[in-house]
Amino acid sequence: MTSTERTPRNTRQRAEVRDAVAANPAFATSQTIHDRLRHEGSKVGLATVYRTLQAMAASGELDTIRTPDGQIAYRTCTPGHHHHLVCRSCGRTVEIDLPGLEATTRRIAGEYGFAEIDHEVEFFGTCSSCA
Amino acid sequence: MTSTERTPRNTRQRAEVRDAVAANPAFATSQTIHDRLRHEGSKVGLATVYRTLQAMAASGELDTIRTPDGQIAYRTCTPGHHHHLVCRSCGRTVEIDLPGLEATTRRIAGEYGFAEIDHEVEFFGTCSSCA
DNA sequence: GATCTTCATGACAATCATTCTCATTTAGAC
DNA sequence: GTCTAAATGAGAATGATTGTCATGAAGATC
Ligand SMILES: [Mn+2]
Ligand SMILES: [Mn+2]
Ligand SMILES: [Zn+2]
Ligand SMILES: [Zn+2]
Repeated sequence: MTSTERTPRNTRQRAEVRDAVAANPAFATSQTIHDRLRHEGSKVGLATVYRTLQAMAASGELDTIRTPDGQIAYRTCTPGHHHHLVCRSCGRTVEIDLPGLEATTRRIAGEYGFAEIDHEVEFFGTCSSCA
Repeated sequence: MTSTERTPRNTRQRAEVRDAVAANPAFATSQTIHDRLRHEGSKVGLATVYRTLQAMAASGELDTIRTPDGQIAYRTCTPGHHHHLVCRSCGRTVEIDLPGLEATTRRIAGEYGFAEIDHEVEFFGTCSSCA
Protein backbone atom coordinates (compact mmCIF):
# COMPACT_ATOMS: atom_id res chain seq x y z
CA MET A 1 0.00 0.00 0.00
CA THR A 2 1.69 3.13 -1.30
CA SER A 3 -1.75 4.34 -0.21
CA THR A 4 -3.72 7.49 -0.76
CA GLU A 5 -1.92 9.43 -3.44
CA ARG A 6 -3.94 12.33 -4.73
CA THR A 7 -2.63 14.42 -7.56
CA PRO A 8 -3.14 18.07 -6.74
CA ARG A 9 -4.45 20.50 -9.32
CA ASN A 10 -2.01 22.74 -11.12
CA THR A 11 -2.95 26.12 -9.81
CA ARG A 12 -1.12 29.39 -10.20
CA GLN A 13 -0.70 29.52 -6.42
CA ARG A 14 0.87 26.12 -6.17
CA ALA A 15 3.38 27.00 -8.88
CA GLU A 16 4.23 30.24 -7.12
CA VAL A 17 4.84 28.49 -3.84
CA ARG A 18 6.92 25.78 -5.47
CA ASP A 19 9.08 28.38 -7.20
CA ALA A 20 9.48 30.46 -4.08
CA VAL A 21 10.69 27.57 -1.95
CA ALA A 22 12.96 26.28 -4.72
CA ALA A 23 14.53 29.71 -5.11
CA ASN A 24 16.18 29.53 -1.70
CA PRO A 25 18.43 26.78 -0.36
CA ALA A 26 17.74 27.63 3.29
CA PHE A 27 14.89 26.39 5.39
CA ALA A 28 12.01 28.84 5.48
CA THR A 29 8.68 28.92 7.25
CA SER A 30 5.27 29.27 5.63
CA GLN A 31 5.08 32.85 6.84
CA THR A 32 8.46 33.69 5.35
CA ILE A 33 7.53 32.21 1.99
CA HIS A 34 4.24 34.07 2.08
CA ASP A 35 5.97 37.38 2.82
CA ARG A 36 8.45 36.78 0.03
CA LEU A 37 5.65 36.11 -2.45
CA ARG A 38 3.63 39.13 -1.41
CA HIS A 39 6.66 41.37 -1.78
CA GLU A 40 6.99 40.05 -5.32
CA GLY A 41 3.43 41.09 -5.99
CA SER A 42 1.70 37.74 -5.60
CA LYS A 43 -1.79 37.73 -4.17
CA VAL A 44 -1.56 34.24 -2.73
CA GLY A 45 -3.25 33.74 0.63
CA LEU A 46 -1.45 32.69 3.79
CA ALA A 47 -3.63 29.63 4.33
CA THR A 48 -2.85 28.46 0.83
CA VAL A 49 0.87 28.70 1.49
CA TYR A 50 0.43 26.66 4.66
CA ARG A 51 -1.63 24.04 2.86
CA THR A 52 0.66 23.83 -0.15
CA LEU A 53 3.85 23.45 1.83
CA GLN A 54 2.25 20.81 4.03
CA ALA A 55 1.11 18.86 0.99
CA MET A 56 4.49 19.11 -0.68
CA ALA A 57 6.21 17.88 2.47
CA ALA A 58 3.76 14.99 2.79
CA SER A 59 4.49 13.94 -0.78
CA GLY A 60 8.22 14.00 -0.14
CA GLU A 61 8.98 17.01 -2.33
CA LEU A 62 10.07 19.06 0.66
CA ASP A 63 11.96 18.42 3.84
CA THR A 64 10.75 19.68 7.18
CA ILE A 65 12.46 20.72 10.36
CA ARG A 66 11.31 22.37 13.50
CA THR A 67 13.23 25.53 14.29
CA PRO A 68 14.56 25.86 17.84
CA ASP A 69 11.59 28.05 18.68
CA GLY A 70 9.10 25.54 17.38
CA GLN A 71 8.12 26.75 13.92
CA ILE A 72 7.95 24.40 10.98
CA ALA A 73 10.40 25.20 8.20
CA TYR A 74 10.58 23.77 4.68
CA ARG A 75 13.24 23.31 2.06
CA THR A 76 13.46 21.67 -1.33
CA CYS A 77 14.94 18.31 -0.75
CA THR A 78 17.37 16.06 -2.47
CA PRO A 79 15.75 12.68 -3.02
CA GLY A 80 16.81 9.89 -0.72
CA HIS A 81 17.27 9.74 2.99
CA HIS A 82 19.63 12.23 4.57
CA HIS A 83 19.94 14.73 7.38
CA HIS A 84 20.73 18.41 7.77
CA LEU A 85 23.21 20.79 9.25
CA VAL A 86 21.44 24.09 9.66
CA CYS A 87 22.86 27.50 10.52
CA ARG A 88 21.04 28.85 13.54
CA SER A 89 21.34 32.44 12.39
CA CYS A 90 20.88 32.45 8.60
CA GLY A 91 19.23 29.09 7.95
CA ARG A 92 21.86 27.99 5.45
CA THR A 93 21.64 24.24 5.19
CA VAL A 94 23.99 21.45 4.25
CA GLU A 95 22.69 17.97 3.55
CA ILE A 96 24.67 15.28 5.29
CA ASP A 97 24.88 11.53 5.20
CA LEU A 98 24.98 9.46 8.36
CA PRO A 99 25.89 6.05 6.94
CA GLY A 100 25.95 4.21 10.24
CA LEU A 101 22.69 5.56 11.51
CA GLU A 102 20.23 3.29 9.76
CA ALA A 103 21.97 0.21 11.14
CA THR A 104 22.04 1.78 14.58
CA THR A 105 18.33 2.46 14.36
CA ARG A 106 17.58 -1.17 13.53
CA ARG A 107 19.80 -2.39 16.35
CA ILE A 108 18.04 -0.13 18.85
CA ALA A 109 14.62 -1.22 17.64
CA GLY A 110 15.50 -4.86 18.21
CA GLU A 111 17.16 -4.24 21.54
CA TYR A 112 14.16 -2.53 23.10
CA GLY A 113 11.27 -4.18 21.28
CA PHE A 114 10.08 -1.00 19.62
CA ALA A 115 8.49 -1.12 16.17
CA GLU A 116 8.24 1.38 13.36
CA ILE A 117 11.19 3.36 14.59
CA ASP A 118 11.70 6.74 13.08
CA HIS A 119 14.64 8.98 13.80
CA GLU A 120 14.87 12.72 13.94
CA VAL A 121 18.41 13.87 13.56
CA GLU A 122 19.38 17.44 12.87
CA PHE A 123 22.51 19.41 13.54
CA PHE A 124 22.42 23.10 14.34
CA GLY A 125 25.44 25.36 14.31
CA THR A 126 26.80 28.70 13.22
CA CYS A 127 28.08 28.79 9.66
CA SER A 128 31.36 30.43 8.70
CA SER A 129 29.69 33.53 7.21
CA CYS A 130 27.74 34.08 10.41
CA ALA A 131 30.57 33.39 12.88
CA MET B 1 31.99 31.11 32.31
CA THR B 2 29.61 28.64 33.90
CA SER B 3 27.68 31.91 34.03
CA THR B 4 24.46 33.04 35.62
CA GLU B 5 23.43 30.40 38.10
CA ARG B 6 20.62 31.51 40.36
CA THR B 7 19.43 29.28 43.14
CA PRO B 8 15.65 29.19 43.12
CA ARG B 9 13.67 29.47 46.33
CA ASN B 10 12.29 26.33 47.88
CA THR B 11 8.60 26.82 47.46
CA ARG B 12 5.83 24.34 47.99
CA GLN B 13 4.90 24.65 44.32
CA ARG B 14 8.39 23.87 43.08
CA ALA B 15 8.50 20.76 45.25
CA GLU B 16 5.13 19.63 43.96
CA VAL B 17 6.20 20.03 40.35
CA ARG B 18 9.48 18.26 40.96
CA ASP B 19 7.67 15.32 42.60
CA ALA B 20 5.06 15.14 39.86
CA VAL B 21 7.57 14.96 37.04
CA ALA B 22 9.76 12.50 38.95
CA ALA B 23 6.77 10.24 39.57
CA ASN B 24 6.46 9.34 35.91
CA PRO B 25 9.17 7.98 33.63
CA ALA B 26 7.48 9.18 30.43
CA PHE B 27 7.79 12.58 28.85
CA ALA B 28 4.95 14.86 29.88
CA THR B 29 3.97 18.40 28.95
CA SER B 30 3.47 21.30 31.33
CA GLN B 31 -0.26 21.04 30.86
CA THR B 32 -0.26 17.33 31.67
CA ILE B 33 1.76 17.86 34.83
CA HIS B 34 -0.55 20.68 35.82
CA ASP B 35 -3.65 18.52 35.31
CA ARG B 36 -2.09 15.72 37.31
CA LEU B 37 -1.33 18.05 40.20
CA ARG B 38 -4.78 19.61 40.21
CA HIS B 39 -6.39 16.18 40.28
CA GLU B 40 -4.31 15.40 43.35
CA GLY B 41 -5.72 18.51 45.01
CA SER B 42 -2.83 20.90 44.41
CA LYS B 43 -3.67 24.54 43.86
CA VAL B 44 -0.57 25.28 41.78
CA GLY B 45 -1.07 27.66 38.86
CA LEU B 46 -0.47 26.76 35.24
CA ALA B 47 2.05 29.56 34.67
CA THR B 48 4.04 28.35 37.65
CA VAL B 49 4.23 24.85 36.21
CA TYR B 50 5.46 26.27 32.90
CA ARG B 51 8.07 28.41 34.62
CA THR B 52 9.26 25.68 36.95
CA LEU B 53 9.69 23.06 34.25
CA GLN B 54 11.52 25.54 32.04
CA ALA B 55 13.88 26.43 34.85
CA MET B 56 14.52 22.80 35.73
CA ALA B 57 15.27 22.00 32.10
CA ALA B 58 17.63 24.98 31.84
CA SER B 59 19.52 23.81 34.90
CA GLY B 60 19.90 20.34 33.45
CA GLU B 61 17.59 18.60 35.90
CA LEU B 62 15.12 17.72 33.16
CA ASP B 63 15.36 16.66 29.57
CA THR B 64 13.21 18.21 26.88
CA ILE B 65 11.79 16.97 23.63
CA ARG B 66 9.33 18.35 21.18
CA THR B 67 6.42 16.01 20.57
CA PRO B 68 5.53 15.32 16.94
CA ASP B 69 2.74 17.88 17.21
CA GLY B 70 5.08 20.53 18.56
CA GLN B 71 4.50 20.61 22.29
CA ILE B 72 7.39 20.69 24.71
CA ALA B 73 7.62 17.65 26.97
CA TYR B 74 9.80 17.08 30.03
CA ARG B 75 11.21 14.11 31.85
CA THR B 76 13.55 13.57 34.77
CA CYS B 77 16.91 12.94 33.27
CA THR B 78 19.85 10.73 34.00
CA PRO B 79 22.97 12.90 34.26
CA GLY B 80 25.32 12.85 31.30
CA HIS B 81 24.73 13.15 27.63
CA HIS B 82 22.37 10.65 26.04
CA HIS B 83 19.40 10.38 23.72
CA HIS B 84 15.91 8.94 23.85
CA LEU B 85 13.71 6.33 22.30
CA VAL B 86 10.14 7.46 22.89
CA CYS B 87 6.91 5.56 22.35
CA ARG B 88 4.65 7.56 20.10
CA SER B 89 1.50 6.34 21.77
CA CYS B 90 2.24 6.08 25.52
CA GLY B 91 5.34 8.25 25.89
CA ARG B 92 7.36 5.48 27.52
CA THR B 93 10.99 6.41 27.16
CA VAL B 94 14.27 4.55 27.06
CA GLU B 95 17.56 6.38 27.38
CA ILE B 96 20.09 5.34 24.80
CA ASP B 97 23.76 5.87 24.15
CA LEU B 98 25.09 6.79 20.74
CA PRO B 99 28.81 6.32 21.25
CA GLY B 100 29.88 7.28 17.75
CA LEU B 101 27.77 10.39 17.52
CA GLU B 102 29.96 12.89 19.33
CA ALA B 103 32.89 12.10 17.04
CA THR B 104 30.63 12.33 14.02
CA THR B 105 29.43 15.73 15.17
CA ARG B 106 32.98 17.02 15.46
CA ARG B 107 33.88 15.64 12.05
CA ILE B 108 30.88 17.34 10.46
CA ALA B 109 31.66 20.62 12.16
CA GLY B 110 35.17 20.62 10.76
CA GLU B 111 34.13 19.49 7.33
CA TYR B 112 31.65 22.31 6.77
CA GLY B 113 33.16 25.09 8.85
CA PHE B 114 30.28 25.30 11.27
CA ALA B 115 30.89 26.24 14.90
CA GLU B 116 29.04 25.46 18.11
CA ILE B 117 27.38 22.45 16.65
CA ASP B 118 24.54 20.97 18.59
CA HIS B 119 22.71 17.84 17.67
CA GLU B 120 19.10 16.89 18.18
CA VAL B 121 18.64 13.17 17.98
CA GLU B 122 15.52 11.37 19.08
CA PHE B 123 13.99 8.09 18.09
CA PHE B 124 10.25 7.56 17.99
CA GLY B 125 8.56 4.19 17.76
CA THR B 126 5.82 1.99 19.13
CA CYS B 127 6.73 0.11 22.28
CA SER B 128 5.90 -3.57 22.76
CA SER B 129 2.96 -2.86 25.11
CA CYS B 130 1.42 -0.51 22.56
CA ALA B 131 2.02 -2.65 19.46
C1' DG C 1 10.55 36.07 66.50
C1' DA C 2 9.78 40.43 63.87
C1' DT C 3 11.13 43.09 59.74
C1' DC C 4 12.40 43.70 55.15
C1' DT C 5 13.75 42.91 50.50
C1' DT C 6 13.32 40.31 46.71
C1' DC C 7 11.81 36.67 44.17
C1' DA C 8 7.82 33.54 43.26
C1' DT C 9 3.10 32.92 42.47
C1' DG C 10 -1.48 32.98 40.20
C1' DA C 11 -5.29 34.86 37.71
C1' DC C 12 -5.90 36.55 33.58
C1' DA C 13 -4.81 38.83 29.28
C1' DA C 14 -1.99 38.79 25.24
C1' DT C 15 0.68 36.59 21.57
C1' DC C 16 1.16 34.21 17.53
C1' DA C 17 1.82 30.12 14.63
C1' DT C 18 -1.30 27.24 12.79
C1' DT C 19 -5.87 25.44 11.59
C1' DC C 20 -10.70 25.95 10.55
C1' DT C 21 -14.86 27.84 8.10
C1' DC C 22 -17.28 28.75 4.32
C1' DA C 23 -18.47 31.49 0.43
C1' DT C 24 -16.32 31.96 -4.01
C1' DT C 25 -13.37 30.61 -7.83
C1' DT C 26 -11.44 27.48 -11.09
C1' DA C 27 -8.88 23.17 -12.94
C1' DG C 28 -9.71 19.56 -15.45
C1' DA C 29 -12.93 15.92 -16.90
C1' DC C 30 -16.71 15.12 -20.07
C1' DG D 1 -19.01 25.05 -23.18
C1' DT D 2 -20.76 22.61 -18.89
C1' DC D 3 -20.20 20.61 -14.72
C1' DT D 4 -18.31 19.25 -10.32
C1' DA D 5 -15.05 18.48 -7.03
C1' DA D 6 -11.14 20.59 -5.37
C1' DA D 7 -8.57 24.85 -4.34
C1' DT D 8 -8.53 29.41 -2.72
C1' DG D 9 -8.69 33.44 0.49
C1' DA D 10 -10.46 36.34 4.11
C1' DG D 11 -11.18 36.14 8.40
C1' DA D 12 -12.33 33.79 12.70
C1' DA D 13 -11.00 30.30 15.89
C1' DT D 14 -7.69 27.42 18.32
C1' DG D 15 -4.40 26.45 21.66
C1' DA D 16 0.21 26.27 23.54
C1' DT D 17 3.05 29.43 25.51
C1' DT D 18 4.38 33.94 27.42
C1' DG D 19 3.56 38.47 29.55
C1' DT D 20 1.54 41.49 33.26
C1' DC D 21 1.14 42.88 37.68
C1' DA D 22 -0.86 42.81 42.20
C1' DT D 23 -0.22 39.76 46.08
C1' DG D 24 2.21 36.20 48.81
C1' DA D 25 5.99 34.19 51.08
C1' DA D 26 11.24 32.53 51.20
C1' DG D 27 15.02 33.66 53.65
C1' DA D 28 18.47 37.10 54.95
C1' DT D 29 19.21 40.37 58.66
C1' DC D 30 18.56 42.21 63.08
MN1 LIG E 1 16.97 17.54 2.65
MN1 LIG F 1 17.26 11.82 29.47
ZN1 LIG G 1 24.71 31.31 8.71
ZN1 LIG H 1 3.98 2.67 24.38
